[in-house]
Amino acid sequence: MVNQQKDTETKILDAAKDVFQQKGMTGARMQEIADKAGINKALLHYYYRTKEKLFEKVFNIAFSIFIPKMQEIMLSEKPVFEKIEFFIDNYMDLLTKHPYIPGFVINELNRNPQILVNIFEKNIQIKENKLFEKFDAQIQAEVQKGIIKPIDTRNLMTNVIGLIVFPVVARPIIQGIMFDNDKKQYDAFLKQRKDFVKEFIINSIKV
Amino acid sequence: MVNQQKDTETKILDAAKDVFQQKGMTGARMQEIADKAGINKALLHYYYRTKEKLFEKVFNIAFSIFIPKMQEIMLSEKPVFEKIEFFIDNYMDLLTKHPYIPGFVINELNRNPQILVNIFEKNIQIKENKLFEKFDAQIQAEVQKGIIKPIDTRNLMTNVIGLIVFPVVARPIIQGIMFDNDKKQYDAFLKQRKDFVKEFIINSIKV
DNA sequence: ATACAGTTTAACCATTTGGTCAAAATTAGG
DNA sequence: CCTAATTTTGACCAAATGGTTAAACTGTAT
Repeated sequence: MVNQQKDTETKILDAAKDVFQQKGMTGARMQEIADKAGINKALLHYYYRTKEKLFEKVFNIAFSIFIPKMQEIMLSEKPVFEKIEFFIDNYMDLLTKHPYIPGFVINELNRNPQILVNIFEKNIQIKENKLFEKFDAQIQAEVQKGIIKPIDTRNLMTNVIGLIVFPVVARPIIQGIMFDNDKKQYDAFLKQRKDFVKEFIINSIKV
Repeated sequence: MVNQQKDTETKILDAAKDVFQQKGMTGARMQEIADKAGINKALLHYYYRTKEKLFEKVFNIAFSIFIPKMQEIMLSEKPVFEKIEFFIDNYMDLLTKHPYIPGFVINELNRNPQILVNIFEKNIQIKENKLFEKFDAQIQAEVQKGIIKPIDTRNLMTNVIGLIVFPVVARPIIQGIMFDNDKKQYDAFLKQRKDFVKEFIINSIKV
């Protein structure tokens, strides 16, 4: 029955996503995934032959969630300031929905950087798009026009992404040290950071 | 022989540090640590009773490496701009020496946030010092004096630390996407970032 | 009804893994 | 030297873990 199949596969992926993202590849247990999906452990291996294959699927899905929007925004026709503001808005919202993905991706990539190569092979689009080159050209053009200060594009991108991602990835430590481990307070902190980060970046690069 | 003992303990801790920081608590294997230390696995349990205890030791040492300098700088008598520049210089240097620690700490803290509580209990100094309150007072005083723009201290601290730590933690992905996986180029990138980040932050908050 | 393909399960298996233990080796002290 | 304490090791163990298999179940088409 094709409907039941789809349903089982989805249940597995949902459960796998939870467990892998919380415990990582090495900490995840196939039994726990099966339990959380409400199925027999053998069924996991029926749909995804090995732990590695299941992990790969979960990782690719997680990784993909953050790519399309980035391409859309960076390749749009907006001026740089608008792009940055749009980027911050969209990604902070996305992070609210998927707060575990960045830590998960970063951690697994540190464990095995090779994963990235596989992703590039399967999704040439990312590299082939010349995403960086086009954005860089726009930045330098606006520098030339005197709209923004001279700046290295890679440094700017690292800053924008870092200021967005870091407080989510390092949440336990920042929340623990600066917010007395108050979850609600930290959620509010993340929310107000949207405008703060926008201003912080624009302030720094505007002429 | 008390000297041999010290030596064995050091060899164990060195090996454990390498393995734990690269593979994490769940990915590390006691056998691998023993091999790397050049000793029998049973000897690990002779010195540190369990994997958990050994991990705890390694984690605490790693965590401690980044604390003293932070306290020293933040509680010093310099004006804010100088503190920030000093902070960036010192921590980027520290990160060059210990590039794996932040990812390790962040990852393990995501796995088990409880670890922080234990650290606070054993090292009350960190919380008791009113480190944050004092720094906040200085910031707001300089805001009042018109030296820096009005700014929330927690946001500022998050930015400073994030801009320093993020490119190290997310190295595999940034290096892979923006630097064609060229290690040397990325090392150069990190080096030149020191001054870039300083300028970026000062630019943004100066009146 | 029957046969057939796809799905699900319980029971198993081999290996890995953290941990133990008793004996051997080494060291320190009288 | 000899003895007692400390350190180190090889052999071993029980539990956990990823993975397999054969049988049972389910829905469907003939």
